[in-house]
Amino acid sequence: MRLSRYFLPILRENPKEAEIVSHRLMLRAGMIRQEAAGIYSWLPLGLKVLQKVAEIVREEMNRAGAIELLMPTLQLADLWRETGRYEAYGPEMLRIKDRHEREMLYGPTNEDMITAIFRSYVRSYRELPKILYHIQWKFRDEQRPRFGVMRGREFLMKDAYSFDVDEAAARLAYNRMFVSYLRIFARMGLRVIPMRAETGPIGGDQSHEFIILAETGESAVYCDAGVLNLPIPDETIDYDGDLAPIVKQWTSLYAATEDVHDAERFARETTEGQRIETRGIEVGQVFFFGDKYSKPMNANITGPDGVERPFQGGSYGVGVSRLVGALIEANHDEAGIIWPASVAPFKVGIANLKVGDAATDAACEKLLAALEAAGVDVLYDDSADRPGAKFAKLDLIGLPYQAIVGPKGLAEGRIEIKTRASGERVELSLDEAIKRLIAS
RNA sequence: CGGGGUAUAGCGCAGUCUGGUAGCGCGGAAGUUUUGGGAACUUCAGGUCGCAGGUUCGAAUCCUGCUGCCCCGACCA
Repeated sequence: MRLSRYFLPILRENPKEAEIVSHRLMLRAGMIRQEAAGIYSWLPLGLKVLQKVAEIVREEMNRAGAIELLMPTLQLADLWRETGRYEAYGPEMLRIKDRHEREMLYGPTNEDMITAIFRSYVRSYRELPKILYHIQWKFRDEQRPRFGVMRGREFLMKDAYSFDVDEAAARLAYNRMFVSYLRIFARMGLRVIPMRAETGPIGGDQSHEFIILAETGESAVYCDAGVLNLPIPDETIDYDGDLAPIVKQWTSLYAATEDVHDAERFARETTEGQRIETRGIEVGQVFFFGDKYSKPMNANITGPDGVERPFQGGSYGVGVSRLVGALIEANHDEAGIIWPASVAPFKVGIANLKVGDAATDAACEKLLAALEAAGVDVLYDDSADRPGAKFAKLDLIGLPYQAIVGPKGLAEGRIEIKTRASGERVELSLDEAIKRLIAS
């Protein structure tokens, strides 16, 4: 992609409304634009990252055996009255009426709807287990949105729902999602810790929050340093196998958010020097909630014993849009963003230091064509900006590799490859550089 | 939802106290010279001063009401 044809509105100065670093960098890098408090347009660069994050979530959900569908953003109030949640949810729920004065709402979550879908088709335990999920925009009318996309009112979320005949089977679904979450965040280069958590207004009796440790996090968290070094299951993990040992390994060390933190237990179960007290950003949550929705909504299935009973359910969320902000909180420096390769909007940025110089232009064109032909996502800065401005721009948007092409280097037959994360620079011939950028 | 701010050009701000032709920096356009870490000079364009009332010969400025946005707290994926 040529920058001259792209849409990348970079801001040189810090917008005053942005307090935390991810919000500031997303605005400056032209990723998002605020339309109202907690509501954003996703500009091309931001959208690419959002889609990459969503795709990783989707791949890992599918790998774990979950099935994707798509439910609407708008829901009928009557559906929520069946579970009593229309009244219970409070002003966080955005309520609207259609032209027929029917009461509707912009969904803050989808337990009620998925339960309605499930009960209208599934009658027998033979069709279980099932895990259904979708990736859809939600709306919660937060009293005070802040931190950019980390706590917006409109947000993109992956929510999965499990359906099982009994509690033992439901625990298996819980474990599947738990393990798949370990992989999702690891693939984004994030060290995420599952912590015991409160269940909140969605309810339930078992829950873990998946937390990124960050000084700028929203809540205080406490954990044993040992959880930082636990192994992540690789892609050969068998989701039909016994996952309980993995879950047990990850949940036996102390890790809790402030809501459920117990200072005495923390002191007792951890040793001096192994205690971490910091702040965290929640990026995912898993719940087991049993028949909380199936019972009031009469979502019954017939078991092997011929007896009808409500299914046992769980729900499993990942804050997809929030993750984009969280990724920046975890990966940046003074100059800007440092994208992990798996979610970077482009893998390579080419800086043409002297647009109009025949040799420099030709080298850049060759590099661009070779990389694009190899399927490498590449952004070519062909603007007339001065070199310093191009360097600053590339550092800001944080692409993993920068290919710096100027007349001085080309005179010696070399271009420079800079690795954004380490700052390391190597000088290579054009052909070597092409090979290196494709291979890395 | 309590407390505190703020609203003037695309962005960041001054001007408001003490009413009298709307300013600065960055950014944008044109040109010249530049060209390896956010260039210099010249010229130009760009604003119903958040909205609605009021006071006044005259309001960005004073008064009243409303709204948006931000920060702290409570709340929350």
